[in-house]
Amino acid sequence: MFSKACEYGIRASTYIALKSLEGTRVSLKEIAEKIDSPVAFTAKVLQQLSKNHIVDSVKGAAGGFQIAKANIDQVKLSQIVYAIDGNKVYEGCGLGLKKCNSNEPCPVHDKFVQIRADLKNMLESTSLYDMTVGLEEGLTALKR
Amino acid sequence: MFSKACEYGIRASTYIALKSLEGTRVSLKEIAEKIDSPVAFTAKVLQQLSKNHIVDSVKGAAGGFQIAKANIDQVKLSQIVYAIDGNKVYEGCGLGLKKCNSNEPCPVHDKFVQIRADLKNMLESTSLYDMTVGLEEGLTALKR
DNA sequence: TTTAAATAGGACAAAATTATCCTATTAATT
DNA sequence: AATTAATAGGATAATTTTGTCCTATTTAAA
Repeated sequence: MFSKACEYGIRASTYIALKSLEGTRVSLKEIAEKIDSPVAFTAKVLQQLSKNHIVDSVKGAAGGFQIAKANIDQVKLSQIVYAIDGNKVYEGCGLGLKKCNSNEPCPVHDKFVQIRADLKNMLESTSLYDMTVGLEEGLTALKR
Repeated sequence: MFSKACEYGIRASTYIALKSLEGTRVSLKEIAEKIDSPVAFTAKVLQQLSKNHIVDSVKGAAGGFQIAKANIDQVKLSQIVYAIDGNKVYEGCGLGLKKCNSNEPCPVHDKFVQIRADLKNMLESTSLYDMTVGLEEGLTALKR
């Protein structure tokens, strides 16, 4: 569904949100440990998210990543996915046709439109705050 | 959503079904032209589909690919996707966790389950025959 | 002011996916 | 029997994605 980069991005952002709610900034090292991802690759993903103002990064000792508390329920998964994978999740023909729309559809166009819409809707309606609910109680997890 | 191989596989199977309904066998060359796919790569995909008994292949002069008429409305997209991409479309955590299920879910497990179920349902309920309807009239297309 | 700990970013490497090429095999036709 | 047209399959190449490594920069703290 998503690229590895995007999966790491969502998990990393969620962990950062979780710790930011507690008021603490987290290092790349800690993030990678807690979400079980390759450190250097995760760094690239976080750079991308930082450039897109989805997470804040602070350089230097005691630096790390954080998200302003006020933004945690404003940032939606759709923004993370877009920042990393672009719009190919939303656009692009399910059968790979270069051009495919309601006027000139592939045989499954309408059916894919529906599923894509559901996915898009889910991503647009799920905030990082939503993602953190359940993590403290161990009901959900970011690694396993 | 799907791999390139899978996209070619669905388009190729659909074209073969279309021609098989007319009672004619089609060559790899013709298929690749009609679905706008790389010839040799499409050959690999068709080998895979042939091994999985989704299409019949006939070697030698006047050979080619076909699907028994009686099977055209029996073969579902889900079989093609499974033959090429395996079950990773259906299984596998949306966030890339190695283990993720209703007992030990990731934060979006339930939401993904729903979307995956819709996709799976669509693939399981769409036959190659369904795919061909609209192709003759030019309402839908396999290349563009 | 030096040191240490952190992110930024460029260069590179490994792995997976996509794509091509060549030879072998098969079968109809001449 | 030879030729021709087709798929099968192995080897290889190109591209993309994933992942690593090293140096530069920044900042807090000693």
